[in-house]
Amino acid sequence: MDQHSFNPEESLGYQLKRASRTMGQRLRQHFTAHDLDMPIEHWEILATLYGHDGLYQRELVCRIFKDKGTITRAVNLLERMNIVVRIQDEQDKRNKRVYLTHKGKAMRDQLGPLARQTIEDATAGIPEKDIKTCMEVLKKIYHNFSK
Amino acid sequence: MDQHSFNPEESLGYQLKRASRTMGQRLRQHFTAHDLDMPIEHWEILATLYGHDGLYQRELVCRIFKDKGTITRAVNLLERMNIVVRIQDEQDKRNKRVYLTHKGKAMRDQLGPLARQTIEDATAGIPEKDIKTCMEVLKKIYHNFSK
DNA sequence: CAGCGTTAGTTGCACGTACAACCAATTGTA
DNA sequence: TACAATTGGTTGTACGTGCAACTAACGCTG
Repeated sequence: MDQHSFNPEESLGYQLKRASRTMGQRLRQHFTAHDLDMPIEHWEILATLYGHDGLYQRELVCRIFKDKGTITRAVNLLERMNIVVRIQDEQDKRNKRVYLTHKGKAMRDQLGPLARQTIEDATAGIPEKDIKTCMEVLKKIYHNFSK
Repeated sequence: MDQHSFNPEESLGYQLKRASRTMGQRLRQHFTAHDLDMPIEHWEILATLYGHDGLYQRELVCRIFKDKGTITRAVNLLERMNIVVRIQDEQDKRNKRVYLTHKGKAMRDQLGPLARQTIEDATAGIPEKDIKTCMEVLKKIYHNFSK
């Protein structure tokens, strides 16, 4: 690709961002359509905790790839809504674990299916094999950058 | 995938967002490493204009998939920095075209190679064929949602 | 133990973001 | 022509975001 034929809309970066953004928008729509006040930013944290409840806050930071200040504030909000609780570690008082409350766990039955539905909508009509390849490439891209 | 085996970090949405985010972060690093004060948000607009100079502002909105208010503010900043100019349409005074200035065009020689380099870094060691498949899937995902 | 560096988390700040309300110009329709 | 509906763009607001400065707790080394 030379200097002059550069077409940003055919670039990997553009495609990536576009797909990611529209998928997030659609998930948000699904939530609000079901009267769930659940911004994507909160969902990212909840989904991570559904996989591993009781993570240290710093682990949330590396899994979600946002600034630690951003995570602090998001957890503040979720805590205020009684969806998660922070528990300070006894051995090392710098650490704080984040746990789902009963309410937080219960929300999984509502949120999970909508998330799965969104992924199904996204991948409709795309061969399973291609999805797999795509996911592998996405992982590889991430790993290429994290070294 | 049933309710209990749900692993968010293996989900398409997670992979997408992670790859997109880390790629943006790396591009930003490349810019700052070359003493370029160019946030990704501005680069998105510039890159779009490098493909099609003189787009209507509303066309920038649909190509970049952000809110029109967000685009208004971003173009304000670029205009203040003498990188683009807004020109009102004579026939239909609601429309405004956005043009690159001489300075804006000149920046392409610096920014373009860094963007290409970032994509090369991202795709290092990945077979060309798989990249192609991935791009096709990303496009399809977008189109699945835009209907 | 004292002091230095490191780490987890919080906070201040500037700016990006979506959403909604708004304004001005245009179009459609009676 | 008059008036409603639509469209492109701007602005207000609330909140997300990265960065940097900060605090508290821990570990290391003298």
